This record gives sequence, structure tokens and C-alpha cells, in this order.
Amino acid sequence: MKLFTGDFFEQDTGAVARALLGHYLCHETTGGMMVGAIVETEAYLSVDDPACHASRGLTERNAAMFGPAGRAYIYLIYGCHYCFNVVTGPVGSGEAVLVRAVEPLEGSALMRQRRGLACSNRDLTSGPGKLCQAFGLDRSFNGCSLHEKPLYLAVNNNNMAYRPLQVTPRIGVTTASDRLLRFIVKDNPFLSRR
DNA sequence: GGGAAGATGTTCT
DNA sequence: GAACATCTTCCCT
Repeated sequence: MKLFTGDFFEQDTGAVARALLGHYLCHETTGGMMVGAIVETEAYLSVDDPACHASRGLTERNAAMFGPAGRAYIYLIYGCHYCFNVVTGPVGSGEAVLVRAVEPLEGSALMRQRRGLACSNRDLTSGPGKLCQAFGLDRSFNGCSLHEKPLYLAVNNNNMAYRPLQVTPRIGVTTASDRLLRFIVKDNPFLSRR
């Protein structure tokens, strides 16, 4: 499996969010391997984007966003759910791509066990909080590299199977909600929303 | 199948 | 003390 290199994530954040669709998120744990195909992302920009955590400057919480591209930014939202982001752009830019949903390809039994629910495959990873729980991601992965095991992003040579794409406003944000920064695989059944 | 509301804790004002 | 890049349960149809 071929991994993405550093320069890929240093591109424009919107371009990275779009380009990641159809590629793989992989996590090798002691319990087993988990792989999902990315079907939904959102871009969070540094300028003119009040919805981005980095828009109010560097804090202890968002420090990972200001670090090198290709690392994870993971935080707790609503007191009970984690969100997984990929840091993008040049160092210090404070931009990232939120991975909102993946299609489970390998390790779905393990994902269901981590979720602790008798849910369908569609409910395993169809949302940022669900996906983090299924993949076993928490704040201990904040700032860790996505270029190496156990957590990494890998190239799907057949990613064009995940087409066509569609662009929509972002979900759940209360500011800048008119900006088209959500990228999805059109009509994929594993999206967080239609 | 769909809408409403509560849970929950960290961060920032 | 309010806001928050959400999920689940409960009740309705």
C-alpha cells in the first residue's frame, strides 16, 4: 500500500479535501487492521473562515493545526465526540481537512465492537464522531504523523471509482455556512447526510 | 423514516 | 457561563 508523501498535504486545503476522496484511511491496532475509503471531507481555512478553530489564533487546543502538514488534529466536541482532521498547507497556516465519513472496507467487525452498538455497516463510520469511535481515535493521536504506522493515509489506485463528486456547504457550522467547502462522493450510501 | 431534545466536558469570553 | 465542525434515544407517523 502506497502512502501519501508530505508535499501532498502542503497543497491548497480545498484541493487536498477534494483529492482525498476515494483514498484510504488505515489504522493498524493490536486488535486488527481497519481500512475505510474516504467519502466525505470538509476544508477549514485560515483566512476569512470564522468556522475554523485557528481563526482566533494559536491556542493550546488547536496547536496541531499550526504544525506541519500531514499530521492529525483531533479534538473533543460537545463533550462526548472526537473529530479527526488532517493538517494541511504550509507550517503556521492553521488549516486542516475534517474527515467526516468513510466507507468501511476492512475490519468492520472490530469497528462495530469499538462502537458498542448492534448497528448496520452504514452507521459504523457515517459521521465524524462515529468514525473516530469506530477507528479508536482519541486525543492521544493529536499531532501524530499520518505518514507511518499505526495511523496513515494510503493511495487507492482505483479512486476514480468514487465519482462523481459534489460540493456543498459545511455541516453543523453556524458561521460562514454559505461557503462551499464540503466535498462528497455523490450518492454514496456512507455519507453523514444526503 | 423523521424530527426533537438531552448528554457531556473542554475551551474561551 | 456560553458555545461547540455531534450522536443517540425517544416518540411520532
